[in-house]
Amino acid sequence: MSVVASHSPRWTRRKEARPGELLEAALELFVERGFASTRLDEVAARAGVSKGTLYLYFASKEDLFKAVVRQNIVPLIEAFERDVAASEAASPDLLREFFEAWWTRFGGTKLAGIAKLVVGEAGNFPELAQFFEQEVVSRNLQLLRSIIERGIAREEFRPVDLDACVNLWISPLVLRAIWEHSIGPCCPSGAVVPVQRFLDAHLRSIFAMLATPGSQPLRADSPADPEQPAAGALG
Amino acid sequence: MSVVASHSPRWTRRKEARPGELLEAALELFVERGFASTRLDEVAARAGVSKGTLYLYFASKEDLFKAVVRQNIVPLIEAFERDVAASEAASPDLLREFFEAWWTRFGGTKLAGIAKLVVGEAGNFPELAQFFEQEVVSRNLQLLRSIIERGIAREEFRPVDLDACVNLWISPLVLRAIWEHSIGPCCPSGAVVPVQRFLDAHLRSIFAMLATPGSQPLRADSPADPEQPAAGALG
Amino acid sequence: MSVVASHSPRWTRRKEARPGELLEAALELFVERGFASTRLDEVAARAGVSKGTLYLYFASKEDLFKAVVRQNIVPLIEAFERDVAASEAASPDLLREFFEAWWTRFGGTKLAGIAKLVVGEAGNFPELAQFFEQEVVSRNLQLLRSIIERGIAREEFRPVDLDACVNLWISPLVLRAIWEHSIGPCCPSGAVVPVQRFLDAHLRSIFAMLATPGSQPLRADSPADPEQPAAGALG
Amino acid sequence: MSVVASHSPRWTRRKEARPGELLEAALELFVERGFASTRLDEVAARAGVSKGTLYLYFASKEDLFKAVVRQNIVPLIEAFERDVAASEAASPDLLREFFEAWWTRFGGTKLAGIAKLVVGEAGNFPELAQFFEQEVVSRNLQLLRSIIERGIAREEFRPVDLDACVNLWISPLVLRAIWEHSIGPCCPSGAVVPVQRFLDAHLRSIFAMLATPGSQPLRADSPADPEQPAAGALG
DNA sequence: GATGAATGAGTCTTCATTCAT
DNA sequence: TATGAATGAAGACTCATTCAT
Repeated sequence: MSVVASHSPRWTRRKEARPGELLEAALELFVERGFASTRLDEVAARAGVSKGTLYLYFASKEDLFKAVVRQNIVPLIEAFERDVAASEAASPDLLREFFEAWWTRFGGTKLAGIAKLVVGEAGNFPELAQFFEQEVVSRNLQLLRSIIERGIAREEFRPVDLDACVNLWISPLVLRAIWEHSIGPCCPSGAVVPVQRFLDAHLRSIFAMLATPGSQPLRADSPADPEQPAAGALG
Repeated sequence: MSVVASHSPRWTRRKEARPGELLEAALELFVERGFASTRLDEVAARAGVSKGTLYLYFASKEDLFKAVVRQNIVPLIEAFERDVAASEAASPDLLREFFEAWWTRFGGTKLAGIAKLVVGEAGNFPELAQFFEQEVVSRNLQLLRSIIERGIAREEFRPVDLDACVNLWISPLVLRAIWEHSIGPCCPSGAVVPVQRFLDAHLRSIFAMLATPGSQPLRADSPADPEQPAAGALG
Repeated sequence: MSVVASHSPRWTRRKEARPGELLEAALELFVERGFASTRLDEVAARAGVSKGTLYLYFASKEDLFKAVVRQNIVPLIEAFERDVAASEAASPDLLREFFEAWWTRFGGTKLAGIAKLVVGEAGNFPELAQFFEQEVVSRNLQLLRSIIERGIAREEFRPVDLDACVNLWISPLVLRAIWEHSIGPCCPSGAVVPVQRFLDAHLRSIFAMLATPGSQPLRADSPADPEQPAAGALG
Repeated sequence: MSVVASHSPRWTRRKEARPGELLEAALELFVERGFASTRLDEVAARAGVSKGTLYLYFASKEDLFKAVVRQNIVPLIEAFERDVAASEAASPDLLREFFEAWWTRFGGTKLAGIAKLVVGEAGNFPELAQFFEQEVVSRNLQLLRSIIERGIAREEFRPVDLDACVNLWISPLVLRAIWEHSIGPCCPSGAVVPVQRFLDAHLRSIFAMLATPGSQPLRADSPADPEQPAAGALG
């Protein structure tokens, strides 16, 4: 049973009152400072409430922390899964869309900070890390794997070592997402490769591996306006 | 001096050994817990000294933290740079050796925890993150880049987008290294792909991109005993 | 609200009263022990609050220390200045009243401990000593000087070396005030001259110097009940 | 029995080895910072020895502190007593010499810092304050009193309230001496009256009180070179 | 519900003192 | 005797949590 499914009353929010602002504020501060260095004073202040109010919605700092991780990210991945399942695009298109959407919906947003956060605090919150692994990492990998499997089944891709490739191919995006919320902001020089070029090269490499022997090379084109990609295979 | 000491002294004077022992203990704890959650009492205890002794060698917790990052990792990368520069192997072999050695010397060791640590604490120690970027990340990327450039110059590789590829190709190893010190240990199931298979697939993918048009496919073979690879291009 | 409270609350909210109580407790302890030897635990305990509460009102021990010196003594000297300026008494009477009041309002009270405190801690808090010199010592000397100048201008006193006399004449009172908060309490024997006799002799000496050549001797009489002098020139 | 006479082994120095430098260094630092804020590290460093060595000569910080006070000042007052007893000068001259010498030998030297020190630490070291009162303050007052008594007996002075006058007349010098080691150094402006002018005015005032009715006014002249007074009645 | 004053356990840091060398 | 590395008790300060208002 997944951790999120078990109803732990400790982090259940009071009905009606919905301090999304608290979660929002906490997300930013936890990502920026980590768990221990974030002061609840500041979270409350940023959310525009008093410190005491925080305790009306979360039983403890730890509860707040877990809620930040759990509540922000699961809905996202569920939507992602739905969209992929519903897609009728050709597998190469779907694959490209997956990476683009991954960045647009997650990697390039403040939610990516959660990944960094969980990584940084895994030692202190192992069960949270486990939750994250099961509900986010695994499902994310599975999503990518399902696309490739589909392509192979339809003979749009040639067979590959799925376990390894899925890991390899998601890594650059994940690491980049973490980077943007950790070391990146500390280094003024924008020496990093722009995301779009990064993605293009990545896709080209992937398609080089997946190209079926007799086919014309799989295109790794990206949309004309990469910053605001037109609605594609993933809606 | 008599070996049959009648009494064991309360402490002995070991000025030279202390800093290293403290650094070692601190590395483990900082990696495991992060900066704020690590107690100096515990660092001292693990190093077998009293709390006060710690302050004979490091001016503050922060100072200790920085020393942990700085002193462990720079020597490593310098040795790495020397070895690559001295190599006379064919570029494909050198490239493969680079990845293997990267894992053997860094990614698979406890030093990899430092990467995770810096990522997790970047928000609280920006100048340390900057230091890490300059002295470790940049130099590491440059190392990989130099190998590929060498291969292209010698026409062993075909030209590629260097900036992007260097980033893409190091990412899986880095993320894996971080994983092993964060989420990995929290998830009992060894569901992750073994490193060697992971590396093999990675190299295959890379060589697919770098293969010169007319050449026979670049081999991505790995040594017979992957855990203890025979001394190769990097000594 | 019912007076017959069933339970005594662990604490009550008394935001307005706290700083004064803390200042009071701190004054006593700082005077008694000096800055470094005073423990904040004890200050808090004496004020009837917990250690943490202290930090709600003062940012640090040093801050508390400075507040003790500044907040207690400046109002006093301001009142003193006003009273002298408003007096219409004959200058000899005013002068006598000044010394009496100086002792009644300051030298004989616990505020005198502040002088001792500043003297003792000047080396560690030079800027505080400077503040004290400017806001207390200088203004106090100037007050005395203004009285003498007035007397000379009105030909009630003969001219004297103002700078020197002002210093000389305030010294016995200041030193006595310091004594009462330092060495005095350590010496059981009440061997010291009673303050009133001390003041009488002092005034006699001063009036001997200030007597105008042809005048009848200036009286240095003191009130009948020296401990509780009748309201005089200074109200 | 005086405290200094009782042989307390706790602060007895080891024979032969005579770290006058330690006492010297400690004096300066204790005067500057007070007891609690003075670090033994620093005392040792200033004396040019290691911290451990300090414990070969003094059993504890407190012992060192007491030794500083006791050993520096008693010899001084004994010499003073001898000189006064031996003087054959006229009482007015002797009185003037007393004040001059008091400043030259004590008030204007670093030993005056001890007075400030004892005042500042009396609360923490009551028995030291008591010792100081008995061995220094009392004897000092008695010395002055003996001079005046002598003058009265010889009809060189008119009778006065001895207890009060002795106190009053020594106060300005004592307070000035303390000032020079506390608030004075913190106030850059040399706004204070020069010592010599201060002394002159003081003596004039005193002689005004002591003048016998029919006598010609007692001179309060000071030596030609006040900074380095010629050897006078006190040698 | 909301507030923020009050609490007190927890940690870093200092430094007098000890003791192996 | 002299040294200075090592100790550990003590104290300033923080901050999650509680609770009177």
